[in-house]
Amino acid sequence: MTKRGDETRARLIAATKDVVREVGYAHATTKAIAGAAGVAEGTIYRHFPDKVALFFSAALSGSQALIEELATLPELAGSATVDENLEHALARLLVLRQDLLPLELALNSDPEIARRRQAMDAPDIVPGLPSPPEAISRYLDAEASLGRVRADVDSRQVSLLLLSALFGLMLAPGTDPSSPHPASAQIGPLVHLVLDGIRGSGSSRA
Amino acid sequence: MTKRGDETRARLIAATKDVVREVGYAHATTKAIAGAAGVAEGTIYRHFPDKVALFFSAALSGSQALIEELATLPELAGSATVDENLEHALARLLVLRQDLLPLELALNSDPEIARRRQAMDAPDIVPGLPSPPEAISRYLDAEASLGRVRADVDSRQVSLLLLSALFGLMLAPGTDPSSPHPASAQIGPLVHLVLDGIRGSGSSRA
Amino acid sequence: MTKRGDETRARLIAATKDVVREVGYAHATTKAIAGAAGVAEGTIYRHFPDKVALFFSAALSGSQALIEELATLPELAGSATVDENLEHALARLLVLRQDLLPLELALNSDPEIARRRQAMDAPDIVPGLPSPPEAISRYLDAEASLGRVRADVDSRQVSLLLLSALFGLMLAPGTDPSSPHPASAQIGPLVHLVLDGIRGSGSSRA
Amino acid sequence: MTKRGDETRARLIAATKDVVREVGYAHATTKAIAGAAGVAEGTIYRHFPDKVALFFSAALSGSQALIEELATLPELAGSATVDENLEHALARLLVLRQDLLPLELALNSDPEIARRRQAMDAPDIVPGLPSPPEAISRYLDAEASLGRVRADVDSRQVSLLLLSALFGLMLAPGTDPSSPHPASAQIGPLVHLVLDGIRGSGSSRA
DNA sequence: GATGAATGAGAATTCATTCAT
DNA sequence: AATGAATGAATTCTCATTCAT
Repeated sequence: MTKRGDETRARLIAATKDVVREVGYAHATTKAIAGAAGVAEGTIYRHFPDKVALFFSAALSGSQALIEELATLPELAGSATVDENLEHALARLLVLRQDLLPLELALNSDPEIARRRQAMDAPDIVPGLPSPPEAISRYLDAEASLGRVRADVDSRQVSLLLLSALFGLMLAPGTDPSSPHPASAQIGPLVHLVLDGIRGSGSSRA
Repeated sequence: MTKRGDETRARLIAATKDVVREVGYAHATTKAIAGAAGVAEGTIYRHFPDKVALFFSAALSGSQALIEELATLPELAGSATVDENLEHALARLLVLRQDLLPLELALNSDPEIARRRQAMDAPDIVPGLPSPPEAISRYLDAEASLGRVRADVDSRQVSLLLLSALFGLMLAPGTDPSSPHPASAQIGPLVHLVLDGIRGSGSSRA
Repeated sequence: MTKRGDETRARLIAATKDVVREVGYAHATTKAIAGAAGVAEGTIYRHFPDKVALFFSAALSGSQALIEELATLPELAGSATVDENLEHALARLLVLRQDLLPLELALNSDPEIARRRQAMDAPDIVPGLPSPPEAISRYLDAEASLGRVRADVDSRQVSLLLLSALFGLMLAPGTDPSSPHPASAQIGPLVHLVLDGIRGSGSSRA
Repeated sequence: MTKRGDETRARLIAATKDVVREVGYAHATTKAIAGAAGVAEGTIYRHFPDKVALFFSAALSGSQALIEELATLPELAGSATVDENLEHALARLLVLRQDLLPLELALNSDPEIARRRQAMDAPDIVPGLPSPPEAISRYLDAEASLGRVRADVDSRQVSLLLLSALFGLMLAPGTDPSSPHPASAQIGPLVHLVLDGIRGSGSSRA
């Protein structure tokens, strides 16, 4: 409510992301988070009902930045090249998602937490803005109407493919989640592949 | 060493995968695992130096099945269609990876554990057999020499794209890790997309 | 001192009794009490040095009402019947004591608090008025001089018996402290018993 | 199960009664109890699901001794005098109940715990033995048939009166629950009063 | 080999109290 | 006077690990 309170809350959310990134979800204790935020442990509970709620808030705040970033993508249709636009969007996504990855992972892989997340309304949607898959899908539709992308492909499928691959790349074995640019070098080839396909002349779909 | 000992060890590994799948990594306690295996808690420490070693063993045993399964893929080059072969291989991969997903996730997202994994030699390689990316890459090379796949694409890149996308799909938000077939329906479209590409006539690479 | 301050103080005392009755002493936190009183938590400490002092004040305020109520009992000697007078007095006592029972219990059963209570001067005495045991004792003496009660019994003992039994009844297992009239039905028989005794013809005191 | 385990469990129950008596329910922490029992804090949770269950067990074990003690009372009908028999029984009750009083109080005055107690089946009944009120009631009936007690009084009412008064006496303000014999001196007069009554010649029931 | 009781170092959470506004 | 954010010590409970049997 007060200015000081809001500041503390923001510091706690930032500290949560930092600590989870540095030591992993399992070792992101309330003590460590409070320490990183420069407040007492008990202060956490003035701002969040419990630890999981703090993690949800942290994940949500990360998602929002990400969603806002992607919302402008459809407007780029027709400018530069399709490759460049997608590459750039995915690269931004990679950076933004980087520091909330462990959080998303934990939030999705712990059944108890997943259950609770569903109990909350609309987990990570910013009102009025399209979700990441939706934003990319709209961009592709716009390019399709310009003829820069084939009109007979399902833009939702492509969007899902790109995002899944990006997500998968971030988790590739050997990747250190705390290093600055883990698999960003893979984004270019990935985009080109999806644009051009690999089918040879001797092959045809069943 | 003895028959009884080996049986116990196997039961512990199976129990580990079961428990992690059911309650998530965070709640997969030694007590729960021992209970699921039908042994006393202390027995775990007769077979594994500590809990993390048990988890490594469980992950490794899952990977082995997976690697053995994929090893035969290159031999299928030329038979059926490329789409069918890849679809089938990815579908098998999906099933096999399903139940060790939370384990891999935890093992990759906990910095302390990741460090320790690197300290071990060759984490998940079966001697003599290619790793999954390598197996798919070899299959694609074989198909390229038959003309069923373009020869000018980097087969390693394609392999990485397919596996990353598959991995990403398994984690798509809303996916329940314990349900039988989460996103297997996405595999077909994914393969077709990668084979055909999406580039329209009005676009060309920069 | 000011009107507003006195009001707040009174509301805090009332809220304390309410909260203790509803959730029990152990869960009567300063937060809950402040909330029930409609003030901020910190306000408590403007009116009371600490939580225990607030509880003492609440208990004392309850005792005062009780003592004032009983003070008129001796004047009833000779009117109505002894049974009726005692029954009525005990019934009133039951009602008044009902909502400060948990408080008294906690205040008496916690050694640390009991010690502190003794350190305070004259815990629950209203200047000029007799304590409850004293009031009943005086009433009985008055009735004895009228011949309605035997003159050879120690009125203090009888008073103690009646009050102890009443207190004990209020705590009988299965009694829900928040229900309106727990064991008020037992008061009549109790009084008659004490008046008439139970000794048969074949028995005599040693 | 094992001998050592049973011993530990018994020590924990004894320690619980000791600690509660010494420092009061509110300060009977798991740490203090474990310390008094000479075990680690975690050991408590091998024997009891939680702290409340430990308290229930402690209260129950006390009740059992008490119930067994009183079960033989009816057999004393006709021997000695009624005064002596009742006095002695109440004195024993006083001693036995002394050390589980704070426990019973807390267990009865905390709504949350009371609720949970009802969820358990038959809180403090020893199979085959009469409850304390029942035992006294039976004794009185036996004396009534011998003519040593009036046959027209409700023995259950008398039993309730005696026990309530005893319970009330134990809690009399100023009584220190840790001192050896708090109000045992009151038992004799109490019994005589109940036997003889106080009604004078000039009074009669309405 | 197997058992399971015991350990003890934390973990999350609560709560009376303080203090800047 | 009142507020309510912040504190931090204390509390209950968990859990990987050890060890006597």
